Amino acid sequence: MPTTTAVRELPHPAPEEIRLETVLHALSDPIRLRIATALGAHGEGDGAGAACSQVELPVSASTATHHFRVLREAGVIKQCYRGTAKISCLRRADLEARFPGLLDAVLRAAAS
Amino acid sequence: MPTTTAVRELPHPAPEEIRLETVLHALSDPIRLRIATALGAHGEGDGAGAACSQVELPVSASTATHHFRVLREAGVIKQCYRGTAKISCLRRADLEARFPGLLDAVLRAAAS
DNA sequence: GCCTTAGTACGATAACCGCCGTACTACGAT
DNA sequence: ATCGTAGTACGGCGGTTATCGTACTAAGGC
Repeated sequence: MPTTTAVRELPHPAPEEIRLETVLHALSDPIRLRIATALGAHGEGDGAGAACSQVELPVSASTATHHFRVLREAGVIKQCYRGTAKISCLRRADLEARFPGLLDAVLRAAAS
Repeated sequence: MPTTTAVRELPHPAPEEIRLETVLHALSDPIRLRIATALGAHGEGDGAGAACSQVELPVSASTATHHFRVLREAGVIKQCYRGTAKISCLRRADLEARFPGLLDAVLRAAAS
């Protein structure tokens, strides 16, 4: 039997499904906030974003996976596979449309 | 012995002690977000603010106390006693100085 | 085919959090 | 002084979360 060729698409919430509490909770963790700010430094274009392993984190790989997933499921980041790497980038436009000014304010605050 | 006339002053973090993660965490709970938006509707002047009991919440009194305390310790609200009531109000100015645009963005997002 | 690199799924553990009820204190009114 | 109202402190319960290690899958290079 075919080993069901694992899903290469990742589930993301639709823009209108993004909930404020969930976003705030996702960003309230130091590790995840760090991920968000790191991704903020990278571009958001189609080819932009950073691989999980590019972002240096003081936790194990499996914990990092967990945090990236929380951010993705909250609608903060978008993830897609590119070869063996998984590229992540902020969903700036979606968040700006839904919660104007929020992400910018958080990133600016985190930078200080 | 005098029953040590209970402390009527409540501990608040200094403006520079307010941490972003803590604020985000405080606001990431539906009940607390509701409190914040309710207080946002009231003024912030010296005599303004609302008593805990003014904000209708779908939880018990002791749980409400807990949520107010989380908000206060995060630096989101200021609380002071007035008679038997405890008045709460947002620390708009302090938050604006420390994290410009953040509180407004959250309150505006919560309103929608 | 085999190895390396990147990331994941799973299970376990320990901490945290939200919630409650009960018993209590503080203040003001009667 | 007694009572009612407003809020608190404490302890407990149950669910969620952050963390890890281990074992695994996927893609690409040799």
